[in-house]
Amino acid sequence: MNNFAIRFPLERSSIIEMLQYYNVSPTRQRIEIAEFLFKEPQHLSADKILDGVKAEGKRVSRATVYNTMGLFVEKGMVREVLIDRERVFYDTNTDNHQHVYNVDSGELKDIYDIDINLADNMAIPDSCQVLGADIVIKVCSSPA
Amino acid sequence: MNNFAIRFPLERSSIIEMLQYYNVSPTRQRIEIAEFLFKEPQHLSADKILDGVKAEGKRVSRATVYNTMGLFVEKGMVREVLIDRERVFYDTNTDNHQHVYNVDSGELKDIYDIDINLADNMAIPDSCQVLGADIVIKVCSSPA
DNA sequence: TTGGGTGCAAACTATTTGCATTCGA
DNA sequence: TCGAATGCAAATAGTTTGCACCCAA
Repeated sequence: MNNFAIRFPLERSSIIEMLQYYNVSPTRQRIEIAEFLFKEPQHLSADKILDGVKAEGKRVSRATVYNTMGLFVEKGMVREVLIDRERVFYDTNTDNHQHVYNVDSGELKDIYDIDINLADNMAIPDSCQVLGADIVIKVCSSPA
Repeated sequence: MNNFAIRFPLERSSIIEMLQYYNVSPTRQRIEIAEFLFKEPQHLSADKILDGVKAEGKRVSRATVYNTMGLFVEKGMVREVLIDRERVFYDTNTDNHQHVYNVDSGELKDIYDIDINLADNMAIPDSCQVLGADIVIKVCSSPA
C-alpha cells in the first residue's frame, strides 16, 4: 500500500522527498502543511490543519488547505477517516489499520491486527477489486 | 439489538405498532415517512426520502424529514451509514450487517456473516462498552 | 513568459434552528 | 385545550469554485 516509509517526526528534507515520491510538486504551502501533518501520527480535521499551520506563523489560505488535503488523499499520502457526519479526519498513518472511536470523549485510536472474515463472499464478485475496508468500532466510556 | 421484527413491506398498521414499540408518537408525517422507508430494505439519503414521500403526494417539509430521521436513528429504528462526506444513507435494515460500496456504480450492498477478530484487544479497555462496529468495504468495478 | 499554485470572496450543499402555526391526545 | 410536532425561511458549517494575482521553471 503505502511504500514510502515514514519515521515520525518527518523533517523538511524527508517531506520534500516524500512529496517527490508521490509526484506532488513541493510548493511552499504544501511543504508547510506536510511538515505540520507529519510531526506525528495524528487525526486532524481541515480546520485544525489550517489553525495549526497558521499557529506556526505560516501563511496559508483555507482553500489551499482543502486543495492540498484533497491532493494528498488522492496521492495516498494521507487517509480520510469518516466518523460521523461532522467529523472527517485526515490520518497521517496510511499503514493498514483501523479505528476505535470513543463517542463520549471524542477520542480516536488506531487499532492493528484486526482480521475480517467473510463467510458471505458472494457479496464481492470477481469482477470487483477490493480497494480497502474501513472499520470504525464505536465505544462509550461506561463499562459493559 | 433490533427486536421489532420487520417483514417488508410494512403496511400502515405495522408501522404504527413499530412507532409505538420505539416510543415514537405516530404523527401523520412520521407514519408517512416510515411507510415510505419500510416498503423494502433500502439505503436512502435525506433528500431521496423527502422526494420520495412528496412523490407519493404526501405533504412534508425538509425540516421534518431531518427531525424525523434524527429521531428514528436515536430510537434505533434505522441505522445511519456513512460512505463518504456527501454520501450519508439511512438504512432500514437494523440487523447486524455491514456494507460493500462500489465506488464506480455508487451501489451499496449489505453483507452478512462478517467476522471481526481483534488480536490487539488492548485497544478496547474494559472500562469501555462496544456500541457497534461499522465496516464499509470499498470495491471498484474493474477486476483485481 | 507561462502555466501551475495560491488567496480571497462568493457560491454551494447539507443540515440545523427560530419561531409562528397547526395538530392531535 | 395545550404541549408537541410541523413548516417555512433564515442561519450555519464545511467545502468548493471562479478568477485575478503571483511565482518558479
